[in-house]
Amino acid sequence: MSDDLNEKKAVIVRTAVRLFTEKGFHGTPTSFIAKEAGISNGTLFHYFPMKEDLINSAYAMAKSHLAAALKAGIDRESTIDGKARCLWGNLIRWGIKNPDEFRFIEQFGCSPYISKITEEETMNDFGFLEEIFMEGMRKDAIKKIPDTLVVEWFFEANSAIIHRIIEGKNPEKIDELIDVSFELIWRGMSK
Amino acid sequence: MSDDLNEKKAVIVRTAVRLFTEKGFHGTPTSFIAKEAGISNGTLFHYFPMKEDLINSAYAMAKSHLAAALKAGIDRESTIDGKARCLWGNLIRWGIKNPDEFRFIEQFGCSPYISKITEEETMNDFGFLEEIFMEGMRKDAIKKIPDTLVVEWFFEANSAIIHRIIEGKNPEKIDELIDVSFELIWRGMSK
Amino acid sequence: MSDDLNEKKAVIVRTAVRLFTEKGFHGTPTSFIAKEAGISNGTLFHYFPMKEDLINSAYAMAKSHLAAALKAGIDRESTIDGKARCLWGNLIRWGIKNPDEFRFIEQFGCSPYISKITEEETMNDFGFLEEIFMEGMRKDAIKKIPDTLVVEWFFEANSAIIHRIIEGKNPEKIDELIDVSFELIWRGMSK
Amino acid sequence: MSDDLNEKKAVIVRTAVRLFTEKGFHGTPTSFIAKEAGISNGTLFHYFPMKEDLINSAYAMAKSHLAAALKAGIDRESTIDGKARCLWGNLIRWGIKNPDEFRFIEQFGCSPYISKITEEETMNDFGFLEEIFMEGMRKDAIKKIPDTLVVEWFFEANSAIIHRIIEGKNPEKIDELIDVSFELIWRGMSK
DNA sequence: AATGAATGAGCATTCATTCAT
DNA sequence: GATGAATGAATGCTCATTCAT
Repeated sequence: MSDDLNEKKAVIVRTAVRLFTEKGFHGTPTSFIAKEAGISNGTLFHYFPMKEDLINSAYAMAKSHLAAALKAGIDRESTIDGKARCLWGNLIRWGIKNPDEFRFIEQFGCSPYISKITEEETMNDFGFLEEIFMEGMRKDAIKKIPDTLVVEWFFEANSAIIHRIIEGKNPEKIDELIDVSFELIWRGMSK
Repeated sequence: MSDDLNEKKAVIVRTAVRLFTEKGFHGTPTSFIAKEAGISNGTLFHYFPMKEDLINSAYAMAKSHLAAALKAGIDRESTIDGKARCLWGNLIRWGIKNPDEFRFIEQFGCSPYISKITEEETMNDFGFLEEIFMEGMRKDAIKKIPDTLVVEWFFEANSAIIHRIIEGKNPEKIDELIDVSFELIWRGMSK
Repeated sequence: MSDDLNEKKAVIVRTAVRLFTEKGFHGTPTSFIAKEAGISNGTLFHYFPMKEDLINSAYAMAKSHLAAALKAGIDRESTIDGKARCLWGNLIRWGIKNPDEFRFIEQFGCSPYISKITEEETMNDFGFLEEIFMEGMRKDAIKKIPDTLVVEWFFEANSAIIHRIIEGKNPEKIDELIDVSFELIWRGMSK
Repeated sequence: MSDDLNEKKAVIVRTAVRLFTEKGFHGTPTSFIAKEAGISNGTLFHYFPMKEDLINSAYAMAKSHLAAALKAGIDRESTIDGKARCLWGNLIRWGIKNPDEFRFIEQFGCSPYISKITEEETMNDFGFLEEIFMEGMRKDAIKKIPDTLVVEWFFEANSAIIHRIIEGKNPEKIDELIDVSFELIWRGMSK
């Protein structure tokens, strides 16, 4: 029962992610989300009393999916270089498989509709990233770059690659592109 | 007279850039744009018969400002390395000075409200960029990277820096940050 | 429940008939129709998504009321003369009792807002009229007059009478006026 | 100069007649009338300070044209029968030649936008009609029909014919239709 | 819990009218 | 006189939200 409930909420949120990404927050009526999710207008407000609740839930969901994908297969014993390469590939492959969530995070990461609380909660999932890069700096494997810049740099560059693939510019040769681009970013960052 | 007219249109567009960036397209009522621009609601529609016309004009304006800023001080005789360094700095400094236009381009570059025509028209201004990087590849100064990826890569990385500064993370030390980051990107890209 | 729903739609349509007749289609704001019908503006659009839907529904309703009124008491066995006299009286009495619907049909019968579909659907109800007059011609009781002209002639003349009474020129003596006018039209048409 | 002025006003009024007829009063923006008349928006308001002035002028013009057309060729010495036949033909031919003005009068004859004053002024032109029919009744050539009904009856029947022709149902055979229809109406009315 | 009718504030857009040039 | 930019009230329509069933 609780599962059904959660599943119903999940369907709504998934639908919202897709539609917000396609048409924007104000461009997507709640009635349309309800219709696409196969429920009634009233039911949507039963689960999410305000439209903003929806976008916050959507954001939290997408971010936690992203965090889980990033962590996959990271070997604690591996070198910094190995970890970074793994992250780089994880991120690109996740973005390609989940373009709606990827774009959603990009678009709404700075949105005023995402509450501070949601923002902070989701941040917790990403602490491990900073640790990895800090460790790299300590071990002199990565250049000393002002505190959080490393992470942002890594992610923005990564996004450039995902965009290309999502927009269909290099649909084949994905693995090759992952490797080539990793060399690009890594040669710049590493010592 | 013609100047007054153009100036009035310009005021409206500038206001729209700011508000669209802050609140989004659907989140910004035309009535609010008019009020902020100091004109009546009817006048706005006198100049821009549809709300979409406004966003297209805004996009065209921002892009042409950007193009002009990029070109400034590029020395034809300079090396690729010199040109790239100049572009890098131009871009960051322009973004910092014009955060509204910078964010506007980021947000609405992929927007369905920007018409194909506007998109194409604005693209013409940026041809010189590809030429610079192509020349770099021909002269073996830059790695051979799939066609347009170089430009996107360069820009996305640049954006990461602008974001930091706009969001106030490294407000001082801007020139230092420009240099440091250029090394990061360029060591990766150059041979 | 279904009755309530239909009743609500009916109230709206009746109100629209009256107001469109008084002030015209463009002269009647939907907000005013809603207020007069005792509902909110939004509710009106819940039932009639476009203003044009309202006028089409109104037209269909008025026409079907008219058709029903016309048929009342027509005796299949009666002579042409008897049938025509009955129609003549039915029409005038209906027009007097339902001046809003009568005027509405007159004003909007040729309106561009009435869709072809509505026009065709309502026409089906009036087939029996042509049959009556055609039968009259076959039986040599009515002059041979170019096809549909008979019906139009009969109706336009009838309207002249209704107008007089509605506008208060001969409020008493209605039955007398019906008889007198029938002689006028019938002596011209019949052989 | 005065002629130019009158001609300019006349152009505006003629344009208004056409557009009001096609799209209705509220359906025709003054700006559109101005454009079609080849003048600026402001100029229209110079000549007709309010939109209602335009419709009143248009009504007065159309009615005076109609009155003039009706009178043409009426022989004072002719019999009632001859005069009626002449009127009947004059009216139909005028309606066919000036469908815009004809429809305009039909549509706006009962409009609330036509002021009492305009209505009364135009009425003066039509006094001769009543005289003709009254004379007919006195001479026992026409049935005694309640006062003004005769005129209305005559006109409404006439309109039925004009409509048919304007709408293209009997485009040829116009003279024949005039004769046939006159017999229809006259046999009913005359003694 | 689920539905969908009802609400009314809000928005893009239109248009009669004014007025500076 | 002529122009057309400027105005702002008004209008068709949308949509988040409520609530009776």
